[in-house]
Amino acid sequence: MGAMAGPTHSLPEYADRVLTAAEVIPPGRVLTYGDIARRLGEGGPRQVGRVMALYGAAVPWWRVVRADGRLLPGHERRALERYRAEGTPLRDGTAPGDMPRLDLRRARWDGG
DNA sequence: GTGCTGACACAGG
DNA sequence: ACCTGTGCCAGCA
Repeated sequence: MGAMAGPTHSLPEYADRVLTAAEVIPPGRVLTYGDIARRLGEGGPRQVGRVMALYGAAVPWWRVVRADGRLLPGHERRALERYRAEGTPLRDGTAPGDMPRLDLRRARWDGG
């Protein structure tokens, strides 16, 4: 196969799949990085995380979360606003001013 | 080639 | 509940 010219797709196919997986998560629900990696059957949580770090702004990034339910460092405020607006299940901290965490048991999406 | 880093996950203590 | 170490895989200096 000869000269295949320039970039037919700007994003690597894998990144495209990760973004699509994030895109289909319904409001009020979340998937973990590991969940997405498993759904794709390729790569791992860290690879999903890297794609989200690079291109996550284009999709509902707040619906892709860590398995421990902790909010994304540096984006807690923005994420929390979304969760409250979407009714995503949260677990409030014991102390006032304490940052809530996601209640994964209820928030995790079992779609597909 | 080697080694460090990272929007992770899990087991221990 | 917290922190630490280990496994993991890809990118980059």
